[in-house]
Amino acid sequence: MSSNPKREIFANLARIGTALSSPIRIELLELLAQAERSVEQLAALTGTAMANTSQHLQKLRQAGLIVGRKQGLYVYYRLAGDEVVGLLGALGRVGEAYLAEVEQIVRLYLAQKDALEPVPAAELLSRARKGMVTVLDVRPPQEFAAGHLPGAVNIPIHELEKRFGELPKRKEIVAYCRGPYCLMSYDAVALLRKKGLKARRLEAGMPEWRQAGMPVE
Amino acid sequence: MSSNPKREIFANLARIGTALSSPIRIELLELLAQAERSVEQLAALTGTAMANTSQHLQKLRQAGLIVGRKQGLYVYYRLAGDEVVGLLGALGRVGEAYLAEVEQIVRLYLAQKDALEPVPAAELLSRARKGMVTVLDVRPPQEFAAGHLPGAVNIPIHELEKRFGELPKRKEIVAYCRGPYCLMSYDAVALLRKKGLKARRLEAGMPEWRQAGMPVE
DNA sequence: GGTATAATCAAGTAATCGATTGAATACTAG
DNA sequence: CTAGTATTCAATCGATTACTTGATTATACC
Repeated sequence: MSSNPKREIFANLARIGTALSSPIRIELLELLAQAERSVEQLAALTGTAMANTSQHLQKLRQAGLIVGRKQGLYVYYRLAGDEVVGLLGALGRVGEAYLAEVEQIVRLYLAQKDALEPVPAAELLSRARKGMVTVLDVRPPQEFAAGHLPGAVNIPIHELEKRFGELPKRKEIVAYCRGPYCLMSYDAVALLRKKGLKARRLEAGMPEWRQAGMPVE
Repeated sequence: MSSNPKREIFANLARIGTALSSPIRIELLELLAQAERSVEQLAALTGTAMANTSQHLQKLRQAGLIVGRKQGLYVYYRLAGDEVVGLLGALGRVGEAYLAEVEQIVRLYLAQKDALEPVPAAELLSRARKGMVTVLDVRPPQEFAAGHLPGAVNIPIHELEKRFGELPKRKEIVAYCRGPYCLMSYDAVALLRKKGLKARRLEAGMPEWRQAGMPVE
């Protein structure tokens, strides 16, 4: 039964890990970190079916991460305590630190690898000045307004599918966004390639460009 | 593909959660939190097969929690960074806070429920003074030395199987340890009952006893 | 080169998990 | 009591995961 107490502890911690192993459950936790909510509200906010949401909530409850109270017709769930907030924070920090690079590689690999090959910053500037390439900024307008590459065109990633006609059909396009771990430019290049345009990706993002002492408009 | 950026983040965090969803992987992380180790060492320490250990390590690596370096014939793994230590700590705190109670219930249920019924603190003191019961402290000697119940006998839980002969055969024994969520006294009572002794469990542990203003030796 | 060892890969099976569906439960309002 | 709503339960199916086994790769030593 209790052959190895250490094993039991690990098994318990693994139960918590299992509770954190589903995107929906993490989203539920993030929502509950903000406020107590009913099952119905959570189902609507996450866009999952009621029964499904209920089952996920019960897994979280069994892991001791949330508690529920029934009031009238509704069951209101909330985080079990501040330690859970700390756990979510620690999870986010690890994710931020270590998954970005991995994801970038995965995405590179999944997409047409040759098509997404990045172009060095120094080379880009001289070719852009000569009008040989079009520089595309796929970040939101606010960020674009705060500073962008010289002569860059701003088409946010979500509008690119509708507005790609504004871009030259033959000339090479170099897309960039926030940085090496920002995925928007990957999506942009993949989309443009699909539409038959000639697109590449800038290796750096806006922060790196600025930091390297390159000109900003 | 990247329809919802938030969903992607949650999916990434869930990948970390999945890495934490196995007792073996958590044990591996705890071991790696202490020192860099080879696959062979880890396999021996956890008692799992080589290939199995290797696979678990690779899941941890894919989640960005550990990194490996090959030196000669061996591959040495270590934690990817301090954030992982923080994550393990947060996980442990949540487990300590919320799973203890659940586990206690489970253990109570699994064991002979009637046998583990606790005895109230006030009742114990008067009966112990009259010599009607033997009070057993199953904590490690250091903790016992730092303070224990009046007249208590100290037999650490791990020595109980060898030393239970020191306890009276007929008189009632009341075991206690660190607190209501400490499992050592459960094991002690279960073991003593199995050996034919008359054992019960003290509801409170040492901290609660002290806090209630009861005498301490 | 040939051998031994650490580690990984590959394939197969049993177990577990996740989403869906329809029914059951618990409560409110009339 | 009846109707209606929020939630949970139960059962199913497809997908994923864990462990085992045997083969393969990479490196060190003779």
